[in-house]
Amino acid sequence: MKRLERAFYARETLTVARQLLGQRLLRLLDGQRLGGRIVEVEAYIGQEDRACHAARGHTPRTAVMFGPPGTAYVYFIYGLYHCLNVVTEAEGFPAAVLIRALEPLEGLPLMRRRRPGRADHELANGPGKLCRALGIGRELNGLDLVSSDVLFIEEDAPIADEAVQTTPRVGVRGDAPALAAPWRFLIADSPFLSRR
DNA sequence: CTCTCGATGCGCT
DNA sequence: GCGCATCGAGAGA
Repeated sequence: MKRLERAFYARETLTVARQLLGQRLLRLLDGQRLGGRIVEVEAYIGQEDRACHAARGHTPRTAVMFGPPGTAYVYFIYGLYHCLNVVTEAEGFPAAVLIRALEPLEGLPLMRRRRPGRADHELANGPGKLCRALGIGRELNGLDLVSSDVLFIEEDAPIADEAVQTTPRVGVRGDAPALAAPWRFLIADSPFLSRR
């Protein structure tokens, strides 16, 4: 399948988030292809968005969000988990899309081994879980998804507007317009979402 | 099924 | 020190 190119990521973050639904995230691990269909994402957009890590400016941690579109932004959270984002918009504007859930399609046996005791629909139905299932850690932070053979996104069947639902972002609250905005995108009838 | 709560590292105040 | 873009175990219904 064809890989998503830089121009795909170099657009408005809400457009990229919406269009990422249905695309196939892939990780090459131990010579195997692991991954699946993206079924849930969230947009984090610029310094005005107080939930965006880059809201407080350019720091060592947020540097990659200011970098070129198509870059992986991986961060460590709660002392235990990693979350994977894709950097969007023009270089210099800090924004990204968080990948929140996958429908596992490739490399199921290895993913099951990495997530013992979990049913298939729980292998990657959360941002921390999918990183665990695919073996994504901070060593992949700053990786270029457009040129990497280790982590990349391939084009798959587009999702119709009728199947897409939006909600406020998980774990984000507040009265500011950006905080209340429906910037979580999901495939409504998917059994692989992080929450119903 | 739902809810509550603790684990745990690190970036920033 | 504090607070996380989280998860899973355990309790109750």
